[in-house]
Amino acid sequence: MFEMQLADGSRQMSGRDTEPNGSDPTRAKLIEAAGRVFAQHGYRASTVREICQVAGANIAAVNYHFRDKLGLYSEVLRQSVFAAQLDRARAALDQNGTPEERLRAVIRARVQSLHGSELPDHHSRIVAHELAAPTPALSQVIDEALRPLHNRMLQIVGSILNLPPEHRKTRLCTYSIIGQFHLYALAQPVLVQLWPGLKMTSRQLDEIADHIADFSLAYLREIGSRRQKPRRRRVKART
Amino acid sequence: MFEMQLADGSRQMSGRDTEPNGSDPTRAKLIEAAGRVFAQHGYRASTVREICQVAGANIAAVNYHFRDKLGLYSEVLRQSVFAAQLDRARAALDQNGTPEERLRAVIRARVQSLHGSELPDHHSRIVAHELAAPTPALSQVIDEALRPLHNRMLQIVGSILNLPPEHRKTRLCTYSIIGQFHLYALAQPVLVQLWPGLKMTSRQLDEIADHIADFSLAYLREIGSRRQKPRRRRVKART
DNA sequence: ACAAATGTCAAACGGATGTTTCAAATCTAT
DNA sequence: ATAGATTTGAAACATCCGTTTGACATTTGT
Repeated sequence: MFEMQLADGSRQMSGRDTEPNGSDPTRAKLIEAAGRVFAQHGYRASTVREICQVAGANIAAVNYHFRDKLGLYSEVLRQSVFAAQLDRARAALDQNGTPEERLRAVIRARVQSLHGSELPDHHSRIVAHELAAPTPALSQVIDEALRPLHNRMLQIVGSILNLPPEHRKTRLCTYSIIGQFHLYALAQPVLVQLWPGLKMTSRQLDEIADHIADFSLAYLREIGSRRQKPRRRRVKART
Repeated sequence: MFEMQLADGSRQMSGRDTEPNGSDPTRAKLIEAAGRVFAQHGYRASTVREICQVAGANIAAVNYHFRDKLGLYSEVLRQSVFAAQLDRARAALDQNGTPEERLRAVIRARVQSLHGSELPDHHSRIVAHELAAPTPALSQVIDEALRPLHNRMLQIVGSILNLPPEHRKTRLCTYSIIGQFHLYALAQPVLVQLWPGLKMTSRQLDEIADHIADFSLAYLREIGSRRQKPRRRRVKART
């Protein structure tokens, strides 16, 4: 039952864990197993018995290391959302370059995170379950992990549009961009069945990312350049 | 684990009694209530007790009219997907007018289906659950309900792009459009928390639909007009 | 070395779940 | 109206759920 050693070479990221947690094998194994099970069935449909069986741990381990099932799920959700995809996106947003270059970089980072490098796409599937049936943990994750990234993206899109980040148009455009690459993460099985030629290879993902950037920049540039000439135009920035 | 047999082994009322009676057949009430409950919690997390309570029926009614919980779910999924907003989208696609007008109409139909002020949005939420945890029933629904609509949309987008419907660019653009309004259907709670000013009123949904159309048409027109000048059409349509 | 703290284990608890049972109620046709 | 089929009802069934318990094993501090 122990053939399931940690596949990823890296240690568990000890985030802001207040407990002395140098090496806690069963705790880490529980998180890893729970990530797989929760991604497959969602929170409610997943059972702690299956998680513990996958992790090779006792049933009481969940209630010992975490408070209860929801505590384990919160930890998994936090680690999933904070994981690779967002780090890359954050790096892309912080790099130097024109706003257009940075936007293109963050789109590529998010698209490549679908199948790019690491662990199976636990993150996307867990998020998909959260969107379908939100749990109390979602709200906190949004504020802690998603909102900072989202604000940076609003800033970049606003700078291309020549509009403040809080402007309605800026927000709508940002959602238009996010919606495009999130479709590939959330509706992947449907897209593949509708378009069997859609293999999620790294090369095709690059093509997709470039398309999304071109598709979006067509409108952003149009509005941005139109607003650059001091034509009479109202800046009604209702948030 | 999820053997979904669509064979209807449930009992049926005798032949000619199935006409719209207008009364309260418990079977219809069960489907209506189940649509609401399944949309809220998903298949696994929904309980037949809650469904029957909402429907005002006895617990045994589910196993009598449908074979079991899964039989009820299959019926709900089928009716839910084939119903409501897809009819509108289909009507919008079939209407007369320029391709751009028809594209704008279908976008508005899909966006307005989110909340409007009418029937609850069973369809999107059930689909969201299906995307998070696909069942064998999803595949059939894609082919029967989604693909015809999708093909019509490919045709319209292709005609604006001046490209064949099967072209890669046409498919990518269509997915870009679909992704935009599907984000509002799938990620609604996240969007609202990130942008508290986003109330899904009918007026705001119109604004969103117009934005998505403008956002998309900027690129479609650019490519379409660019391809119209050089008359050579290279039809490299790798599907 | 030893006692306290920490982690693991099998078993069981109360409750919720889908499903079944079978009697009573309702409808249908003669 | 009566016999038969159809539909409903309350209760119980077996199983699974998350969680708790208390004994046992292991690590840690002194």
